[in-house]
Amino acid sequence: MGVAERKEREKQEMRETILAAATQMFLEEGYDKTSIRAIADKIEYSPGTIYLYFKDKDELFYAIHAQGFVIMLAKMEKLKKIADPLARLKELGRIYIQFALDNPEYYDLMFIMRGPMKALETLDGSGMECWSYGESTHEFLKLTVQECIDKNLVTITDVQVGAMTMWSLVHGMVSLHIRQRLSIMNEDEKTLKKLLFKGLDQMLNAISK
Amino acid sequence: MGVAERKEREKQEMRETILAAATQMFLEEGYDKTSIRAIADKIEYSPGTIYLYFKDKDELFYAIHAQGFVIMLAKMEKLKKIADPLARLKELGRIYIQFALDNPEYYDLMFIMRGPMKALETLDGSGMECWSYGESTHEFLKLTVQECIDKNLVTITDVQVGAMTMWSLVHGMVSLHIRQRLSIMNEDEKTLKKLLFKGLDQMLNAISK
DNA sequence: CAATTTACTGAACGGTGTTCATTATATTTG
DNA sequence: CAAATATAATGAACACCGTTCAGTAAATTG
Repeated sequence: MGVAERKEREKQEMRETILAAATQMFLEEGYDKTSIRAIADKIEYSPGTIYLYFKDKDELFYAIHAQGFVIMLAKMEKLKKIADPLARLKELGRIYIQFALDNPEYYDLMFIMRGPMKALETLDGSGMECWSYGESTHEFLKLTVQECIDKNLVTITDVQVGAMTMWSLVHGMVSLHIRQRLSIMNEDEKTLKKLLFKGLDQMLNAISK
Repeated sequence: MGVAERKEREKQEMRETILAAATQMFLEEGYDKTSIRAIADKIEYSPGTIYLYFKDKDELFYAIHAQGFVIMLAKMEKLKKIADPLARLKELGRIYIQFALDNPEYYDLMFIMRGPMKALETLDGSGMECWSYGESTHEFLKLTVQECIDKNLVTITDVQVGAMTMWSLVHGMVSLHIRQRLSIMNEDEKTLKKLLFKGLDQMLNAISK
């Protein structure tokens, strides 16, 4: 009786069809401007159908959120081959910045947007699940910073503060950039992007022994 | 003929009545959740009336945006009395972080929100005006960093990169905090706030000669 | 083939920002 | 002072939004 299996497969396919359409539209137009109705139109179904596969718009958000982390983590795979922790830390920062520049809409969803993050506050439900990826990235960062401390490569003494500082610097730079606040510096796009990497270099020079 | 003057005054008063109601509601409920209709209700006028005093919701946003900078700049007044540029830089960072923690909704409006920032992209209209305050703050930061360089107090050599790095660090920390992303560090609110200041201290220690 | 389960629809609900013809008020003019 | 004009405010209407749900059509089962 392969009917149940086929149904399950079809259900999964439909979910992915919706998710693919939603992803494309989110990345092109942004979260707010992408309506359920427009997604339904795109895949030629009625709006109500989407609610048979996703509880609400937030759940679509979470699904795309998770996709973003999968892409990001894939880019970070190569880091495991770098033995020197300081070089690894630097490359981690570079990859982070590059990911944000290459995928600004994903980055926005993952690290800037507020809207559907309620689940993060209540600390239950799918809100935390979609951050398990983020947690592993943060763990990796802390591990690398700890290794730099252990090998006496940096002036940093507190791993927690050190990791937060590194993350905050790169997040600060790319989010100010993505949300147009760096336009105050009166530099063109290309120069700004270079400046972000220079900022990372400066930071690493400052903390290196 | 004092009629014209009175009318002008009344118009200004009405604008401020609307702005006060809007500000209160924005700060309490956030930008998105505050509807024009609700503002109109609060001041006991019809929704259409608001459009006689503000072009659209974005203009209301800009007005509050500017108010935020006025508050922030007031807090920064005391900085002018600090002669040592490095101490001034540190205090600038402290005030910035404290402002964000005390006025998270203002901070959100000023540095994180995307929505009505179109005007920043097109570089004309009221979009730039509401940033003139921000520009002066950024100028002050650059000046202070330059002074630190001139007096040989820091390892930084490029004032543009140095200023951006400082701003990005504090913005990164407070925006990750405001948007709940620091929750993955598993620390309570009070500890997190302390960590933000520790991050600033660490940064300044790192760049000090 | 009939009964039942499943998938989907699309109208409807209560909301949003915004516009505009209409109305009420206040001022100016004859 | 009354009529004409200018100003201010209205609130219904428009085109959207996320979401729900009674109803329908198709597929599966017995």
